Amino acid sequence: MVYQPSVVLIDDHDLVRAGVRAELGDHVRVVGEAGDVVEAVDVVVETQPDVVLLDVHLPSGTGADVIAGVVARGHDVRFLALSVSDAPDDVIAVIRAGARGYVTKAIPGAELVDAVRRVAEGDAVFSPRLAGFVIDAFSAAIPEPADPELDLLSPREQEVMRLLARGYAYKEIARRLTISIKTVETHASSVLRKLQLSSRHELSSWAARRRIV
Amino acid sequence: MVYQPSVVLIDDHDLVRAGVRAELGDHVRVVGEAGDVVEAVDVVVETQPDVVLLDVHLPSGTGADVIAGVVARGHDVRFLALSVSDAPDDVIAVIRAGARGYVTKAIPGAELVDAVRRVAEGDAVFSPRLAGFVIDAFSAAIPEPADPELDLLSPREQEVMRLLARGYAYKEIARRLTISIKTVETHASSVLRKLQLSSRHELSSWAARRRIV
DNA sequence: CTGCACATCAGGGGTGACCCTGAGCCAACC
DNA sequence: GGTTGGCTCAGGGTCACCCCTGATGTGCAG
Repeated sequence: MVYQPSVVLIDDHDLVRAGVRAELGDHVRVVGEAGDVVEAVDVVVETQPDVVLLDVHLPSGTGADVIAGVVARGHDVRFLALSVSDAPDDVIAVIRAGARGYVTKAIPGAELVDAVRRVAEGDAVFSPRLAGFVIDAFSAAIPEPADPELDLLSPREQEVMRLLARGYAYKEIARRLTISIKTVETHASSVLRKLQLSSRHELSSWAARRRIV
Repeated sequence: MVYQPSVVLIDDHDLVRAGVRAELGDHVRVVGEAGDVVEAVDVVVETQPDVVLLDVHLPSGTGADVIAGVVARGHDVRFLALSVSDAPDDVIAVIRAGARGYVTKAIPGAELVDAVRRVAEGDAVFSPRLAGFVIDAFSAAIPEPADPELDLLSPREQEVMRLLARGYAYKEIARRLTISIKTVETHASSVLRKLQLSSRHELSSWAARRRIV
């Protein structure tokens, strides 16, 4: 208990805030509270806490709105979402907005203290029921560097390549670029030859891996 | 200290294992140790610990190999990667393999205990330097619900559908399933009709959006 | 027993994808 | 002025894709 992170509580129910205060005990310093979006942004900006414990659903908006408001005021604060909901949509919204973690209100008091301290230190914390979800999403995201092979293609070939990768038929590509089908075929052949691919299907996955489409 | 999770340590350096043991103190029960991949898989399978503290780089392979080995033996154990590296590639590989968290060896002892306990409870835990990275990847990932339309397809049709979505030619699908091309055509037609799609390209993007491939 | 769904295969036909050769036009460069 | 490279188009060919009809055998539920 040498270190007490400062915390602001955002929740529209006084009883919930009181409960959280009680659970947190003297392990953290509660330096502010708020019950709606506008009030919350003000309190957070004024007090600059180490962590904001943030309810996802507020009467005047969402937790994501609060984060957006604080960011818009030019401040960088760590948010830990605290909600009864474990719906993916809620999680996504508030994490996208910038929250560093998400725990449900079913969390035991001691773990909530841990979670707050970890977020204060920069960790990402997720409730067990969400951990698998987060990991799945993480696994699905793929990092990909630059693409020097794209320079092999002439500008027109790159246009055709993008449309090919999206699955457009030659006829449709010809219509969009107002050229003849035969010209599209020529470009398509060049693209496949230069990229050393053998079909538009390979091109599709090639482009998908490179996030070109 | 009422609850002591059982832990197996995997690291090729005896000194590191000794250091981790000392840091963990009596907060956990260390029920096994290993220094290479084969040994590690055996120890984990035998001892069935709550958490495996897993070095990412081993002389005979990687941490991901250990996880793959344990999974291949039909066991489900929670892994927490513990490494000097914070390189994205290392993180991705071991998380993809199934680790529930990743912390660097710079972590203080008390936090390592916390991390182990959280992972034992099902949480996902990440070091501060990786938290931002994880959240970025999470934000980039797209949420997608269930797929009731898949029940429209018979088992065989679903097999064909998956191969079609990956871009395999009819001939290749026939070879893999050891059936005739004509049968593949029949299934493919049924799939497209039932899913109300008109080409394998639409099927590809349909399947990609649903994370089926 | 009788449908019914499923899986398997065949023939035939229309369209798309891909390749090759060949060709004209234009701008840039040596 | 000749050469080079990009963009445009054409003819002709092979193979893949997709649809239709029709057929056989199996297993399962009414």
